[in-house]
Amino acid sequence: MPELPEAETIVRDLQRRVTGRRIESVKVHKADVLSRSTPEQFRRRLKGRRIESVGRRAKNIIIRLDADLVLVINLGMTGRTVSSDAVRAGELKHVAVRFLLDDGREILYDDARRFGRLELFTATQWAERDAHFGVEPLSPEFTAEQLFAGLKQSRVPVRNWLLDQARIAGVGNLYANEALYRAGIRPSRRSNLSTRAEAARLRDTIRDVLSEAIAKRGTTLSDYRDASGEEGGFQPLLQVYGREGEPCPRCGSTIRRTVITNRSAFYCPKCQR
DNA sequence: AACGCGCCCTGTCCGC
DNA sequence: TGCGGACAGGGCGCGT
Repeated sequence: MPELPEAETIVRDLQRRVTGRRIESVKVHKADVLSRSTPEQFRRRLKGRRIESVGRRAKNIIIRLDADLVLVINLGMTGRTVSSDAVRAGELKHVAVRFLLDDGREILYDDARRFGRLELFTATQWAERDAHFGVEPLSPEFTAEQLFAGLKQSRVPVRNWLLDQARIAGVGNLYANEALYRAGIRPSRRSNLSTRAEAARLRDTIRDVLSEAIAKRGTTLSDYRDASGEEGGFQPLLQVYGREGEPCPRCGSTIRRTVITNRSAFYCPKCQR
């Protein structure tokens, strides 16, 4: 995405901007972003609902409504969820869904590639789905020992392991690469070959890089915007992602790019073994 | 049953 | 200037 820090930034904006508002009506312009629902069903179930809270699970934005409804937004690669009062007219070129609020503003869902999905659940249905996601990396439940135990059980490249949302919720390719760089672990390394000390370092670097990215309001490579339409500020702090051919900040070696199961991985050949 | 792969779709950039 | 190919932060369904 939009990975965990970007979703979290949007959630914090939305909490402030739309909690307590009522959805007066919904317009669906691109039906293929709706998951398991026709535009008619989607509109009907949301009309008149009050926004009780906004939260995050993995890379998903969780909007809890009255009448036992939960609206879940996954931004895919290019999804944006913004408040209409924060964007200039014409700035959004691919608006897929608009939610008109009772104060006259709109929540706009815009998505150039339409990989994102909006899905409505009952609270019970969402609880079931929620249980399929792995541990939240910023929660106290995410421990070095648990990470080590998980890594031991798999032979996939550790970069791939980190991308599995059922193992760790919210880490995507960008932050996986950054965390592995900081931990000194090569992305291609088989997960089960990590030592206990490496797992402990990786646990810390995952938390550090996600926390720092949240503090900077996310990373904008091209499409990402927060709910106010602003770009993130973490991109100058990326140490390897997108920096093929540049010197390693630590040792000066040339950063390499390689492809692991159809996705780029960036690493320093000297600092990461 | 864990894992890799292809695919969904559009925009942008780069080399020729 | 145009064109083809590679590439992009994600996730699902399928086959092995």
